[in-house]
Amino acid sequence: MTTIADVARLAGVSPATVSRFFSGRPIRAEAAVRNAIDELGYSPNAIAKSLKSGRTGNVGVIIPDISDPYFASAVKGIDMESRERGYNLFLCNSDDGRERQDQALVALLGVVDGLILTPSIESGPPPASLARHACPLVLLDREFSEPVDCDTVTVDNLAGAKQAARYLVEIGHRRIGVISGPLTSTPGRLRHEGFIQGLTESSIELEDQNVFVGDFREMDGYIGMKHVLSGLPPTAVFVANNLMAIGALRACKESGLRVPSDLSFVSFDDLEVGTLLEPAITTVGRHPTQEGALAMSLLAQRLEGDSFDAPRRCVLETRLSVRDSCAAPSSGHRSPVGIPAPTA
Amino acid sequence: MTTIADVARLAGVSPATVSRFFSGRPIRAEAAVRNAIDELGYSPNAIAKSLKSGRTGNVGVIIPDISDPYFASAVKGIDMESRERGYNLFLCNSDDGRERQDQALVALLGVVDGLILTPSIESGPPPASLARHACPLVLLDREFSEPVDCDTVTVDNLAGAKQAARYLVEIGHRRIGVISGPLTSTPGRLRHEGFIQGLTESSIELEDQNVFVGDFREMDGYIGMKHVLSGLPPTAVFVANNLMAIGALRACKESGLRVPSDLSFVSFDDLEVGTLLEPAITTVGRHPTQEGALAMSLLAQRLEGDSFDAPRRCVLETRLSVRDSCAAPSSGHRSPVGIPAPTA
DNA sequence: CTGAAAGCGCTTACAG
DNA sequence: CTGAAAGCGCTTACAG
Repeated sequence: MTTIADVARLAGVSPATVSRFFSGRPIRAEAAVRNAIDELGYSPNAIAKSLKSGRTGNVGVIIPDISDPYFASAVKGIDMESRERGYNLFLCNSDDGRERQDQALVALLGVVDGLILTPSIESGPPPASLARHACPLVLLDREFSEPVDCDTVTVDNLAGAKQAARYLVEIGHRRIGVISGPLTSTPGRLRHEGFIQGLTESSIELEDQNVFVGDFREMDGYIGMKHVLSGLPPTAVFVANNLMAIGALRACKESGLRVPSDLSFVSFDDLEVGTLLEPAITTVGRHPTQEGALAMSLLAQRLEGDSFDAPRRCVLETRLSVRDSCAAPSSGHRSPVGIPAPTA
Repeated sequence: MTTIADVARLAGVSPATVSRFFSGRPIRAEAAVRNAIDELGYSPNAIAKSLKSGRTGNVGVIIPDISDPYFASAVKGIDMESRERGYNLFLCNSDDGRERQDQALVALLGVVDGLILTPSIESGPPPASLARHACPLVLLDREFSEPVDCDTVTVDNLAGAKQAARYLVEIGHRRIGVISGPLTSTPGRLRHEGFIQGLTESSIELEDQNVFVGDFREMDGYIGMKHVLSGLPPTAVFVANNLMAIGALRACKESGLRVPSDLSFVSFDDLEVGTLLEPAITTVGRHPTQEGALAMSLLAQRLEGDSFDAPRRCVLETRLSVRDSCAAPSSGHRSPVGIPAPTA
């Protein structure tokens, strides 16, 4: 590998001059240096550069699962925003595991200026490596079990789930099921609680049989739905995220259950390809791309010096998108799609 | 930030000894060093480490689009395999742009030991930065316009597309449409050619009106299908990848076209959530996870010393998965799903 | 097993 | 504008 010294020698200048050339400052021997660089095929060693400068120009992102459409979109938002601000993005997958998350953290902390992190489900307290490095951090979508002194971007999970519950009640449902995410994660717990609160307002209780707590992955959506359907099936089900919704829909299909005539269906998070499905699914929607972009801009502000501000906690609104997967409870015929039936 | 020197001082040993402790070698003052590390909350600086050792333990991946289900799955395969081999994965998005790809390349080349790359569509020749660094490289899914001396993992795009064409012909279609990917990319071109070859075998020609060349993204699938439908619509359409298939299906739905009774539909790449769709889509399928894992294991072999072998070009088989989106061409009634009709 | 020393490739005050 | 020199934090032969 050729170094800055090789270039300097060939160009007849000092290494310092070559370095200055790369940092854009004017130098006298520009032509010679440029020639030497071309001839040797030289490009600067990023590692050596950042060892000295203390800056990498990179931002790290750690998320549980890239194939989760929510995270895919959020990353898209982060990516756009980081590009615009001149940062490079390094993405790592934690597979929602504490150990893998911490490994990624260690690897990234070395080579980035800042970090956006969605803590893994069994997060517990923030990893020690975070405290050691003075690396600006933004939490996205989830928080640690103990409060951390950093910026956060989440949605109002409680309100969103509550709204879903109210909607189902409003169109006449009483025997309702819920497939929740892990109660150890902030979104899992808050959506669960929010949904229950929404039912409690109307004095509706969930039967144990109709509650399933999953892990936010497709398989648990499938298992959860099978579980809920194994007893006296509810007339409506709320599924706490997109991946589990896919699994749950698969279970419905397999069981020959028609949505919404046999079962009304609401999920949290929009479904990719969701509008292609028959019926289109009613969801508690949010804007993953905007969440990601916001997280990145908060981080960028930290990186550019606002390090004395207090932590900012951004809680974005959700919105219930009523589509075609809910109807008034009725066993006989399929009720008009998307039109709330009068309350029973 | 605390350094190895701080730890050494506190433990009463030399920096070299602390360094040896971290590399797992036995040292006498182990207890003292361990205490010092804990007390100071020290963790080694990855950058400094790799500057000296020339090794990072990281592998970089550059793909066009994380939200493309194919790449999401491929990355999953890479990720699993890299974990198993003790590498950390840094993922970058090129957004299928040459410039962004090259930026990511430069950023990654500094901090990884090896690279897996899907060249952007308008790839052209391999970027200079690649040649400069002696960084092992594996190409995934696509190749550069000029051959590069490195390992490759692709699928047999030509054969796969040809098989799709034969199938459509076999079940009776004659007026057929195709929505292809960019002909500047290897998969785009080979699928296009393969499909045409498959038709030519039966002396079927594509009408210009029924050919659309898109960019592999959802929007162009939509536009392409609208285009194809704007003339005398074909009885069957082949769409060259998953994202465009989603867009194309959206266009069908919007146009009130029923699949397969009004239009038979085959796509390349399995669709995420595909089996949930009505009808389930017949596809030229492959195994993205396996492709990713293979790419990573080829790379790992290079990293572990097999640098004198000739480049290995792995071309994996595709498989036609017949589902419910194709039927014999008929305008009156819906023919039995999935059962090939006798050739006209 | 251990320490002093050189060096990985680059940058940056410091003099000029 | 430029060069000599020190140093970023760590590792690794080299002697002991």
